[in-house]
Amino acid sequence: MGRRPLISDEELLARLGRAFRNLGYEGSSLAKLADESGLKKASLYHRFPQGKEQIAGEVLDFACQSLEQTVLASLRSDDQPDLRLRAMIDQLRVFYSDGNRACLLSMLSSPLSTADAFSERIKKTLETWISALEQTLEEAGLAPGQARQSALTSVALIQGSLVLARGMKSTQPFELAMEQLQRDLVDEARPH
Amino acid sequence: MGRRPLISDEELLARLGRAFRNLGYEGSSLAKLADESGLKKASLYHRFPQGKEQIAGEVLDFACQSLEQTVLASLRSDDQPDLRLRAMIDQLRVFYSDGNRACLLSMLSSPLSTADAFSERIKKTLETWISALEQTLEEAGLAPGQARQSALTSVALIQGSLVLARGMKSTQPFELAMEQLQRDLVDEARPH
DNA sequence: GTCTATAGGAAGATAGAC
DNA sequence: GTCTATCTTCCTATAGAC
Repeated sequence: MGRRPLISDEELLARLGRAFRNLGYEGSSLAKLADESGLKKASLYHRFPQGKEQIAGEVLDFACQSLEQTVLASLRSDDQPDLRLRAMIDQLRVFYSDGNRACLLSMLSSPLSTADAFSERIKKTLETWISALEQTLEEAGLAPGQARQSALTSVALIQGSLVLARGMKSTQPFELAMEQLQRDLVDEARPH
Repeated sequence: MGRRPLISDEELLARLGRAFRNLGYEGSSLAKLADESGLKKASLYHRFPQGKEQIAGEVLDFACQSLEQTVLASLRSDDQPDLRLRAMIDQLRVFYSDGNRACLLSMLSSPLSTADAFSERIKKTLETWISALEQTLEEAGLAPGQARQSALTSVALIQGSLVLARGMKSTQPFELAMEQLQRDLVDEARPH
């Protein structure tokens, strides 16, 4: 009896993530999610009984976990701070496919004045990211307040470069942002 | 006979803009647009015969025009470069309501790989913004390549700070970004 | 586990009264 | 110009065969 899934959970979440990154939550209809995943709508409901909201929730969890294990992990190694920052930038290029991929954290965000099922996870992941970066910058010798400020604007620069890439139909904003981070973070952190 | 509109075009576009900024294109159903504007669906179709796409298009045009006349206009005055940059930052706080408002240019963007009816207008406005900023930075004495790079990453920082404000449910990222711009742009541009 | 078929409702859009 | 009522299409979700 054919009970084994035709596609693994990870591959499925990766494909569904493509839809949410490109179309957002409202734009990702079950029909499009089915097309993107290769499964039919009813099959998606079998694997995600609570429907679209569960799909988006698990896709988001998967993406956050992936960010943790690549981008954030590079900040937590036992290398020198400047090398960890350099590693984060390398991981960012992979994670956002050189600027071709939008960020799920941004695409699933709700207005500032409201809160939905994803708000908490998004907020927590962004704060974790900023804190990990802040910690690295402090170890590199920045003053605490300065480290926090620099971490926050660095993550803002990354997110904004992805917004510009989308809006300007070019990966150049992302590329320039990565170079800017290299100069502002790594070169500052390098022991001299 | 009651032919005069109950609400002016500008007020109408402003209210409809709220919906698109908060909910995006797909999330802004005609029902929600009607609620937000105070008109009924059929009335919206009377004033925008081509429907939702026309509404979003005119809302976008109105927002771009508003950006031009406030934020971009401040960059084009005949003041000193450092004063023009300071003025832009002041205008940004108003335009984005101290970080409480998302940017329509970002909310109506389609994936990098695709292009829709709004793509051209969004791309053009972002490029106009970056060019105006670049021009001001050159007048302040930056090398041409440096000015372009700095203009692009500055706009990315602004957009990203709005993304973070949304995601972290706080206007602090926007506030810090404005302070960062003050330091990186204005203080650099000030004649010494 | 996956599928076809379909229920039930919300979406975009229109007709016609006032 | 604005409204109520309605049409059609698309959406989320479910039932039941294989």
